[in-house]
Amino acid sequence: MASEAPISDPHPREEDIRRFVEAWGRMGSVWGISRTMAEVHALLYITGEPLCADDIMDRLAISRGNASMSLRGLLDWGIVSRAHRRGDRKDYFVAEQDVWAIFRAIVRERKKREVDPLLASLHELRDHTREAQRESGRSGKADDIDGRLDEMLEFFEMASTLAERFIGPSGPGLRFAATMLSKAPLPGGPKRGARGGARKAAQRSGRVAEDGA
Amino acid sequence: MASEAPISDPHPREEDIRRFVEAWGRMGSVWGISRTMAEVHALLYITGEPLCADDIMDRLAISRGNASMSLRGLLDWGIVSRAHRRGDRKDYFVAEQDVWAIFRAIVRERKKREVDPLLASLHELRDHTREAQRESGRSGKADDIDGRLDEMLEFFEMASTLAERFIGPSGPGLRFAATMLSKAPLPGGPKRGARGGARKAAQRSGRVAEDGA
DNA sequence: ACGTGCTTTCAGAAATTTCTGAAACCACTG
DNA sequence: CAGTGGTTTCAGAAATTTCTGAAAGCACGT
Repeated sequence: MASEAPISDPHPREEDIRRFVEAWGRMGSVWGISRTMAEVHALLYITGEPLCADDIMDRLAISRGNASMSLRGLLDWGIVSRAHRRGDRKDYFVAEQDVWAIFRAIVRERKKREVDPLLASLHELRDHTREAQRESGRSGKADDIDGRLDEMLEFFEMASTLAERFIGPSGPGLRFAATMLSKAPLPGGPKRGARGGARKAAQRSGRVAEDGA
Repeated sequence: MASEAPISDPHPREEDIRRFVEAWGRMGSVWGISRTMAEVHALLYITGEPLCADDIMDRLAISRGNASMSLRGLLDWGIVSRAHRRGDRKDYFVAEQDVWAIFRAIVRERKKREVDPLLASLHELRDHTREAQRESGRSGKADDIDGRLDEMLEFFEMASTLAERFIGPSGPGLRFAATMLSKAPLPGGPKRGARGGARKAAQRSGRVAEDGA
């Protein structure tokens, strides 16, 4: 109400927010959503406050339609939710604040739309192959193909199960496991300097010109 | 070879291969490559034999340029390599056959081009924020933003380290860990069978195909 | 050196994805 | 029940990505 826009303090943070939004937006492709959708999420996340469609349109300079669709998408993914203010008919939106919850949602969605269908095809295909092979005696080649199919299937089944656990009720358990695994106790000793470097290693964004094998 | 008419379906496998290629192609987006590139890889993988550019062009019905670029991409990713036949000047291509090696390569590449840059931005941003905050005393809001930035950073650092391990020399260790984690010892009970076929296939992968890392 | 067989490059064409703006909609309120 | 404030939808526009085909480039054998 009263304090709504501290114009005198033109948000020194505003610049930081902009930058975060931009960085996060570029990641959009990684989790399979559009840049704008990612930016909307970034804005809501970093801001931490409920924002309405107009706030978002303004700050991101996007159209109403785009804002609406992005928000809808985010809502579907379950990483943003609606909120209301009394005496205000606008819809406000807030982003899930728990990073792990965010990533669980991402994994859940991607698995659903990309891994599951693939797994289905692979199974179907494998069955078909098996059958065909049986009824025609076996020709040498088929065995190899079958084997490769199996290996692939096995891998994806493992990945799928792992993902299920991550997103499932025991998610927190996995969280623990992941944290542990990343923390360096593996047997075999610290042979490489890799890990300490994690911190700074990030810089080399440039393409590695290791052409021509 | 003179005949190439698949109309009479000379190879009963041909149809299976086509289906695998198609399914795999759709996954392309998941690992951030184009559909065609994924299909080329699928063909080489499932086929298991060295194929030359023309084989690929024909079977996938794509242009020479496209084939060449896709192959190059695959080569860069390190999941396909060149091979030659004596007395034949053509380049032939073979796909890495170890599924785990394939996925290590994928993780390596994606991390390099998507996570690392993000991590770099995030670090830079955090530093900037920190500094700005200090020199202006602290305004309540900034703390929150900083906190969220930190959480995000922490998460990505964990993920990054985990990825490094997966692709690094101790990759096999992680393979073990992942397999274990997916296999059902967690409290909560085994709800679904991801079962049996897996076992058999496991044997094939016994020989560890060390890829260059 | 030259021809040959094959590979790579690249500018523009085609396909696909994302964004806009305006109209249709909905749910309250007066 | 008309008005108001807000949200959603959607057809076409714009941007981006992917594909093609032809020309340029390479390396080898003769």
